[in-house]
Amino acid sequence: MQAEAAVFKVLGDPIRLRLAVLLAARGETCVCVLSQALDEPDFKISRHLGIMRAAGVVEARREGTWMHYRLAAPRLRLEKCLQECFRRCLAEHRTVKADMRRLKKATCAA
Amino acid sequence: MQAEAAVFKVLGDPIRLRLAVLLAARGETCVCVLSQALDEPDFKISRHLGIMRAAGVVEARREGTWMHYRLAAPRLRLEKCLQECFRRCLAEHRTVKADMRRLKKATCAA
DNA sequence: TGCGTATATGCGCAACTGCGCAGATAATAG
DNA sequence: CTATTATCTGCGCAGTTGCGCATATACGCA
Repeated sequence: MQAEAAVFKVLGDPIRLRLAVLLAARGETCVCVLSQALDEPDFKISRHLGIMRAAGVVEARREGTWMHYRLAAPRLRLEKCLQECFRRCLAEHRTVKADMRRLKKATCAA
Repeated sequence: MQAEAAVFKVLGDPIRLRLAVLLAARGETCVCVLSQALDEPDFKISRHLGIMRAAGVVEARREGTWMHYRLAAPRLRLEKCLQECFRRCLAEHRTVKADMRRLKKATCAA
């Protein structure tokens, strides 16, 4: 149960929850775009992504200078369930929609 | 999004997650039974239930000396989704099954 | 009233969390 | 090599968390 609670704990922060929902909706995205989408400094986003990565919630892929993050494939049944929650219940959230709007305008030097 | 993250946060503790799953499976249950089910001291269970109640995740009903807790009716779409997760993904968990076994043997002075 | 049982809470402590800043690292281009 | 851009991380700080213990409250009963 530790493992399951740990997943909830990671998502129990607004920044990380927003990141998870964005990644669920959009798939792989780089830090600078996420940073613009959430309108938060990049080091803050990076640190939260690091926490999510250490918990196995997201995975990363390097492409040159850029790091692309995506939701990790579900390990627990719970995780599969939660990813559906993101898409079904949270994708329409006011905050997420605003994040999405900013994300679409985001300019990534790539 | 604060509200949604707060729900995850409350469930991000193994004791509270176990309580939530038990309440989802069993419905209304009193503190002393939950305390025996989780094999944890009653003051600890009581405190965690207090936290869950303050967050609106559970509701309580007094009946004489006993307090009966139950999951609150979902306020957010997310909460409905999560309650399904409890029943679908977590009810079969090893730890929860052990909790259930102890719960069945629990003797409540009531 | 006073006793007993069930539940809740104040306290102090150690551990953890999230933050911003500054600086480190990684990869690419020149 | 140096410079630039993107990302990560060490540090100190303030605020929060979960714990056990002891005590307080709430209720029922005599």
